[in-house]
Amino acid sequence: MTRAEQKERTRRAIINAAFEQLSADKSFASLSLREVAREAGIAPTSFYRHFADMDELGLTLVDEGGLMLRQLMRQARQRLINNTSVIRTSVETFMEFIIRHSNVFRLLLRERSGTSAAFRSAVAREIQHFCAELADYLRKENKCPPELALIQAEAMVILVFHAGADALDASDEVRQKITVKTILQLRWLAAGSQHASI
Amino acid sequence: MTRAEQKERTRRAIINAAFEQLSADKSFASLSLREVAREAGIAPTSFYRHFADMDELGLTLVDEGGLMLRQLMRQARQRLINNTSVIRTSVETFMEFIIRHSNVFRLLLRERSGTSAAFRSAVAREIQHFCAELADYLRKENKCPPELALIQAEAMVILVFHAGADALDASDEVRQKITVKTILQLRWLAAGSQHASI
DNA sequence: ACTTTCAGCTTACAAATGTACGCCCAATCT
DNA sequence: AGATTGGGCGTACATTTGTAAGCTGAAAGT
Repeated sequence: MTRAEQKERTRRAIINAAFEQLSADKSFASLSLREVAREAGIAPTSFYRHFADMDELGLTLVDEGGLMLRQLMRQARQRLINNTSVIRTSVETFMEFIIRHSNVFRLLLRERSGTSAAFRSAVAREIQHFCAELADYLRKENKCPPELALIQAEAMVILVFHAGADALDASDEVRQKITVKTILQLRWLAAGSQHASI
Repeated sequence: MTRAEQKERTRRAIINAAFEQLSADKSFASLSLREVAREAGIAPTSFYRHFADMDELGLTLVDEGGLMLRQLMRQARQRLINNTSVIRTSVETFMEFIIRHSNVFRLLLRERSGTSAAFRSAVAREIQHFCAELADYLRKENKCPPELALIQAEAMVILVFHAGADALDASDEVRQKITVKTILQLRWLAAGSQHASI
C-alpha cells in the first residue's frame, strides 16, 4: 500500500470517528481530540499529522455535510421528473435525509448558531447554496422577480430546516404530521408571494 | 441582613455571573462550574449550596430567558394600541430585544438544539407559549380556523427567531434589511393562509 | 444563654485534556 | 544501496475540571 493511500485512509478514519461520536447528546464542541483519536484507533498525538486542531477537523465535517445536502437536492430534482408537487417532494426528501444522516444534520443545525464564527459562516455558506438553487427554481417556475425569489427561498429553507430539527427527536407518526404541517406552511408562502406580486 | 436574603443574593450573583459569561464565543455548555463560581465571587464548592449541578442552573437561566420573552410580547401588544401594523411592530420589538439581551437570546437559540434533552424541551416550552399567544391573536384578528392559526403562528415565530439569529452578528444597517425582509416573509404567510382558506 | 443550622471556606484528589518532544521504521527518493 | 521523509507511537507535563470531606462562624431557634 502506498504511503499516500495509507494517510488518506487514517484521515477518513478520523473523520468517520468524529461523525460516529456525534449524537443527540454529544455536540462537536464536547468532542475531545483524544476521544476522536481513540475511536479512530490512533494515538492522540498522531491526530496532528492530519489536522492542525479540532477546529480544522470540524470545518472539514461541515464541508462534507454541506456536500451531502447538495447531493440531496439533486436527488430531489431527479424525482421531480415523474412527480407533480415540488414542495411535497422536497420536504419528504429532506426528511429522509435527516433520518439517514441525523448526525450530519445535527452538526449543521448546531454549528449554525455555535460558538465558532468560522463554523457559523461555513454552515451559512452551505445553506446559502441551498437557498440559491431553490431560488433559481422558483424564478423559472413562478416567474417571481429575482430578489423576491431569494427571499421566498430563504423562508422556505428556514422552515424546512426547523421542521427537520423537530423531526429529529420525533416518532414516525409525529414526523408525518410535521411533514404535512411544513408542506402547508410552504404552500402558504408560495401563494402569498404570488398574491402579493400581482 | 437576614440569612435568606443573603442566600438569595448569592444565588442571583451566580445567575448573573452565568449570564455575564455567555457570549458569541462562549456557550453554556462551555461554561464550567468553577468559572461561574469565580465570577460570582464564591468558592467552587459553595455553588452546591444553591444548585445541584450546572444543569439545574442552566434550566433556571432558560426559564428566566423565557420570562423575558413573554414580557417582550406584552410590551409589543401595548405598543399596538397606538400603531397599525402588527407584523412590523412585533418584528421590530423582537429586534430590540435581541440587541438589549443578546446573551439571553443566544442561550435560547443554542439550547433549542443543544445536547441536553431537558434544555431542549425547556426552550421548546417557552417558544410554545410564544406561538400560542400569537395564534390566539391571529384567530381573533383574521378569523382563521384554530389549528391553522397555530400552524401559521409557528411558521412566523420560526422566521422571526431565525431573523434574530442572523441579526445578532449584523451591523445596524444589515439588521434593518433583515427586518424588512422578515416583515415581507410574514406578510406572505399571512396573505397565503388567508387566500388558501377561502 | 444554649444549641442547632447552614452558607461559605479550605484542602485534597482523581480524572481528563491539549500538546511538546523524541524515537521508530517502512515507504520514497537519489 | 544508501539517505531522507514522514506517519505513528509512547512518555511526560502542566492545566483544568468536578466534587468529596470537614471546618468555621454567624444567624435562627429554643
